[in-house]
Amino acid sequence: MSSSSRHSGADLSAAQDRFIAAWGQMGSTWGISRTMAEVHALLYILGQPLCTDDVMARLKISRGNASMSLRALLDWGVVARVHKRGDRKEYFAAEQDVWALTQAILRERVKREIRPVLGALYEIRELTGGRAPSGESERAQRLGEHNRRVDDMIELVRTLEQLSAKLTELPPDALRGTASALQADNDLGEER
Amino acid sequence: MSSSSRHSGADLSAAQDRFIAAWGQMGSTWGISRTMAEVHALLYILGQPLCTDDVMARLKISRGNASMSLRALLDWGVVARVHKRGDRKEYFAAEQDVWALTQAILRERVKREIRPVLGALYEIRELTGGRAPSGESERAQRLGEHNRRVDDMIELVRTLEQLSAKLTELPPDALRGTASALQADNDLGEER
DNA sequence: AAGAACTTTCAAAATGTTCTGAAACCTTGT
DNA sequence: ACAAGGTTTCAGAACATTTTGAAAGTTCTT
Repeated sequence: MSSSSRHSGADLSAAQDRFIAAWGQMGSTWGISRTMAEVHALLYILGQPLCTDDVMARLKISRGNASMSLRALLDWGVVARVHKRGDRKEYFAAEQDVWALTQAILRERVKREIRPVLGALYEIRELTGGRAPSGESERAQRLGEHNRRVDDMIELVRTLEQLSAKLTELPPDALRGTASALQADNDLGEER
Repeated sequence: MSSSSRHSGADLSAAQDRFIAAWGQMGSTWGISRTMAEVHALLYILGQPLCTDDVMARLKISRGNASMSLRALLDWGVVARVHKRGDRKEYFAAEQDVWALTQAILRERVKREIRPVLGALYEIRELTGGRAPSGESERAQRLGEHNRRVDDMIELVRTLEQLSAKLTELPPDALRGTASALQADNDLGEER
């Protein structure tokens, strides 16, 4: 019995649907709307460009929703426009390299979430002065501790930002290398 | 003019409020409810244990909400119960080490989000067979590509999980070290 | 420049999430 | 065992997000 004969044509389609559902679920626990994640999953798992109508039909969503989701995915840089000769429709294709994908997502999340928070933290820090308080009064004491806490948080967020910057600047291949190293390292650890 | 004299008592309180608001904002872009993030921010920035009524009063939220949020924070392991002698109330204190905090959050998110997705991906992978298809037909071809995509995604998610495991197992001090190294490295890069 | 093909926008409706407040439930001291 | 003090639960209200579908906008072709 050949390996492929064990699977009917329905299997592929079913697997695609499950993949889309799983990815949609995942997305919704991350600030990405379920539909947007599903559209991305669809484009990724099919591996071929689709037009708005294809997406609408397969996911059973409205034209407006499909349009919005595709546009957002373009903004995130995880989906690209594709033009087909002799066809006026626009087609959309998902990034197929999962590491490049991860970098794009990371980059976007840093830009949207880390940066603004860091800005707010700096402003907050300035409210209570740039230097350690001089006095030894209880109030000076408390002010000092407060500033220490804000500074700690700033350091943390800055570090996360820098870590992300490092990761997003690396070529995707480098990340793949890191991944295997991590993998090997971990396997070793478990055998001990 | 001394440094501390430039700041009235109102400054500290205002800075605390702004910190709480910023943290709440941040939390809501991450699947954590705004109130839960605010309660955490309050306990962190005050640096002293508070009881349910204190939290209700300062954040102007209902008893039910305060109770739910505190319980969730306990589940996440970022807030601890504190008992005061001669007082029957329970008090709650936030983890003050921001690295330990980060580890707790990472651990919990992996448990809640990465694990289930990985499980789903394995199931999906099994729908289309454990081995590469033998034939060269178009269908076999497509099945092969589909499996490659699912496998890529599995590898990615596994790597993320392992990376997180590494980070959460390290003592917080080690992370602090990594952070400074990253910092120095980056500063160097910018001066070049 | 008119028409056809396609895309984007937007206000209203559907859906989903969070919050409240009162009642039920524990737990401890007398 | 009761009462006082404290915590949790939960159904409904308030709030926020997402989706729809139709209208307006854009761009290409003839």
